[in-house]
Amino acid sequence: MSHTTAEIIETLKSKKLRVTPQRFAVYANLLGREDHPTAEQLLRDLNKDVPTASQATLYSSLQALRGVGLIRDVRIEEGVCRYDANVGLHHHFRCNSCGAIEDVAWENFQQVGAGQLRVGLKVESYEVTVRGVCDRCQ
Amino acid sequence: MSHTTAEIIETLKSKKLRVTPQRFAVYANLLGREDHPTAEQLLRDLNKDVPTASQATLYSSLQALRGVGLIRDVRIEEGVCRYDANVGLHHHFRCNSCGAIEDVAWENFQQVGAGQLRVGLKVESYEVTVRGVCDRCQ
DNA sequence: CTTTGTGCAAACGATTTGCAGGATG
DNA sequence: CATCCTGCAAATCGTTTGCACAAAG
Repeated sequence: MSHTTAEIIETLKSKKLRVTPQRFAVYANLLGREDHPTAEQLLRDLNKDVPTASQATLYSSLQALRGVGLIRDVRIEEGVCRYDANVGLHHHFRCNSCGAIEDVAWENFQQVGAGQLRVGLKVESYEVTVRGVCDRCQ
Repeated sequence: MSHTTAEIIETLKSKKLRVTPQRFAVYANLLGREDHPTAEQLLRDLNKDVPTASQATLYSSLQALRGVGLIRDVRIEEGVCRYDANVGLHHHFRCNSCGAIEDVAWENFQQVGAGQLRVGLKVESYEVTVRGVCDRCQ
C-alpha cells in the first residue's frame, strides 16, 4: 500500500488533474495515513510542505480529488467532514471515547441484504456506521 | 400512533420538561409526521402556531427534547441536521433523487452481527444508511 | 417567587466564493 | 499562451450564545 511520488503524479494525471504542489501534498498525505483527518488537520500538514497554502486551496484540492473519485468524505461526526483516500467498499467504526475512526472490512457486513427493504425502494448503496469503544480506550 | 394534546403534555412532564407553547408545538409537529424535517422546516411550522418564535427557541426546544430522549437527530445529508420523533431502533433510507428520508425497520438488518468486527472493538451501536431511489422517483 | 424558557441580535465554525495574479501543460 | 489553480478576504449557512424580559410551576 506504499505509493511513490511518481505513482501519485501518474494517478493525478490519469484523472486529468493538474499536478500542483498543493494538490500533490494533500493527496499524498491522505494516501499515507490510516486515520480520517479533518480539513483542519490536513491544512496543518499541508502548510508544512506549502506554508502559504490557504484553506480555500485545501478545500478546492479536496473537491477536485473527490470529483474524480480519488478520495471520499466521511461524515460520522457532527459538523466536521473527514477525508479518506480509501475509496474501496468499506464501513466505519467510530470510538465513542477517543473519536478515532477506523475502517471496517466490507465482508463483515456482507450479509446485509439489499433486496430486503420494502417493495418499491431501489437500493443503490448502503453504509454501516458502527460506534463503540476501541481497544486503546477500554 | 396518534397522540392527543393531553398525552403529549403528559409525556413532556414525565420527562421533567416545562410545557411551553413553543416546545409543545415542536414536539407535536414531529410526532405527527413521518418524514424527517430540518430545523428550517420545523421553524416554518412552529411560526404558524407561534409567529414570534425564533430560531434560538426552536434549537433550544430541540436540544431539550433530544436531551431527554424524546427525539433524535438524523445526519444523512451534508450540512443539515434532520429530526425524528421515532426514537426506537431503526435505520434510514434516503432517496438519491428527491432527498426524502424514510425509516427502515430494524429487523431488515438484524443479521448485521455485532461481534464480527476485529478483535478489540466493543460495539455499542450501529446504524445502516441506505441510499437509492424511492418508488415515487422511479 | 424561583427557576427555566423565550426572543432578539450578535457570535461561531466549517465550508464556499469572487477575483486578481500565478503556475501548469 | 490558454487554461486552470492559488491565495487572500469576504461571504454563506446552519447552529449556538449572551442577555434582558417573560412565563411556568
